[in-house]
Amino acid sequence: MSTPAPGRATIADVARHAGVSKATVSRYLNGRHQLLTPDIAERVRDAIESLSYRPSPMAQALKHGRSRLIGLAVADITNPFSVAVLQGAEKACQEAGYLLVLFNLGNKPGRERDALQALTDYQIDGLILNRVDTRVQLWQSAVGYGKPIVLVDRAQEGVDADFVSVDNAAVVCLALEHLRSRGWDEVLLVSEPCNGVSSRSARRDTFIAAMAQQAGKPQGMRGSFWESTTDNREQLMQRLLLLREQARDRRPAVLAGNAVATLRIASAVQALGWSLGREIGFIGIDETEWAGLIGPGLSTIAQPTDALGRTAARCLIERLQGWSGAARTIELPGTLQVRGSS
Amino acid sequence: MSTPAPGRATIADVARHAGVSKATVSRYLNGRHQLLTPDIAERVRDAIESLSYRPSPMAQALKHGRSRLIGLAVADITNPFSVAVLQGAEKACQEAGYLLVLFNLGNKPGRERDALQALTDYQIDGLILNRVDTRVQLWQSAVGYGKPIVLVDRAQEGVDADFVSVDNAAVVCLALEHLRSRGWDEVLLVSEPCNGVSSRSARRDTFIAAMAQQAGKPQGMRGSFWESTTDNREQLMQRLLLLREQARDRRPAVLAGNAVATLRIASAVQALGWSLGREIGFIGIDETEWAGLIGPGLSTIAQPTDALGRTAARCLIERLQGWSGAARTIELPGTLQVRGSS
DNA sequence: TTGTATGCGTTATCAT
DNA sequence: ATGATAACGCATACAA
Repeated sequence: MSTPAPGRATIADVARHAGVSKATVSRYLNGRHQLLTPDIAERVRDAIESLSYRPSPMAQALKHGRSRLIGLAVADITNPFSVAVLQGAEKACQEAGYLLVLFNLGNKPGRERDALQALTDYQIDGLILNRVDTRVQLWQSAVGYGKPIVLVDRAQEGVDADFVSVDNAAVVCLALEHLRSRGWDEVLLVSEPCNGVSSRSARRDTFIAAMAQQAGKPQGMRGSFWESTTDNREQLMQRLLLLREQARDRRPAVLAGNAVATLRIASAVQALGWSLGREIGFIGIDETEWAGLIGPGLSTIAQPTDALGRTAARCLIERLQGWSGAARTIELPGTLQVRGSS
Repeated sequence: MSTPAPGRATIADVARHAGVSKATVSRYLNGRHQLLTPDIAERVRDAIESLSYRPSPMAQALKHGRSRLIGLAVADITNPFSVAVLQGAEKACQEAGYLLVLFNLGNKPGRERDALQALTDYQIDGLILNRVDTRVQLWQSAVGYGKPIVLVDRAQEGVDADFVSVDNAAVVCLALEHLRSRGWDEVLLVSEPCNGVSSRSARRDTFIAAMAQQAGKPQGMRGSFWESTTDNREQLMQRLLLLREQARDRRPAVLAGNAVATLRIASAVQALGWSLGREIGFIGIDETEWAGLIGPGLSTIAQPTDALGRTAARCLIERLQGWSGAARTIELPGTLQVRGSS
């Protein structure tokens, strides 16, 4: 029970091998090459080389509290958006020499506390957090212990943390302008339940505001909002039928709030025997690899997922490296991808 | 630079608070409750409670070499299959009190060595590994240092490690039997390049063997094989045209080796203006959330992804808990999902 | 049954 | 410029 990593050289081995003290080796490793006699430096370098020594992050962590581990807590790993962000974050971490510890919250608010707890136990340096429900209080251990946190996609009021997200207002406007330009003027926004998820409510709110503004205009669009859940597929179909009836001389279209909603809508439309872009127009937030293959192709607004992940990681790493400015809000633009459905 | 986690209680704090020694607290924590005087035990419990003390996994790791961290190195996080497996693994780890450290190899064999290196540096207890290329030698540091490894989806000859995967032979047979039963008798297997990926070659080999066997029969099927890459989309279309011509009085179908191939095939078929299940039959390995929404619905064979991840994690955890039997090979069955395309 | 002392691999604070 | 030594938080061999 004594040799944690059998065969692994320690700093003491290197010191002995080079005929110097541990302190010297440590200094060499910490970039103070210049302050060492060239002769000694060389001997240390050789010893490190020939023993293929690598410092133990664990021991370092114990010593000065920095583990070079970054935590990523994601609301639901099932969601392609989460994975896309994860991808970008992992890349940035890797580049900066950090390891990524993953925690899936499975959409259960209760798990959030456990996750943060576990992460602080491990002396994780900082956190990229995709909150499950921004209404419940952010568990204070992490931020309380002074670990930096950056929020992704879902903002949290009253928390002093960086926030990176797509520009939801712009995304919704982009979608609506596109629909209008193509003559779709009766639009239904289908979203997953807002339930304190800030990105969803942001999209809903700007949608409603935009529609209110349209109400004044001569050829203005008309809009309505609908929350879709796992088990109200039937009602969604009803809602679509209704939308088409109410449209009268208007052209009905649906705007999906995210990829999950897109899936549900596509499924309902299929069940109705309709074709997207024909009986009903469509555009969805979130680009996917399969968007082009459904029906006539699904128009989408792509989130810059990779950039979101990278940016989040970079923000965090900046702070870990000592930068301490005020909390930033970074909003990246989405990109319109026009296909047959609109 | 002294307080790693300001405000966090240490075992010494608990000891002081309870008026006992650190050793006693440590014993209490390590399940030796019974050997303690009830009185003392209670005082320790109270102290832990009121200080909300939690042991530091880092310090423990440094002491006895076990970090309660499990590494997951995945060939390509972009692949939905990887993510699905990841999901299962994360769940199992979470349940067993392990944290998951993620490493994306991005399909670059070179990164594999870096990943294993990083993981051993961190004294990660064990590894779930989805190799990029099983032809190149498995970097020995991890296995050499006695860390257990379990291989997922991609086997490695000559390595003493557990291996968990879907039963590829059975999956291919299942697909072929289904196609035959529906009268599709000229089938093309479209796969990503095998390139030393054992699961792909396994599928190809059993396909070829099955076809060879069919060659003898009266109403036997006929088969061919094609490797699809990112940039031979044109050729794929040619190949499909050719397939249909050659079929003559036969009914042509294509079998996708995985979800990536499915995407490429669907795209090519769309570009040809064909409809799956009409001009050409289709079944694909890997179930996806969008399979039902493309054309008439894509028939698939679902891999038990969640079980694969969980099983892999469980195997690893078993070994971490001391079990040391011979290396196991666990093959789970796939499930046929029939839709319109076949 | 409990306490004391030592070491895990580092880094930092003293001396030298 | 370099070396001895004391922590970091925990677990254990040994002593009591």
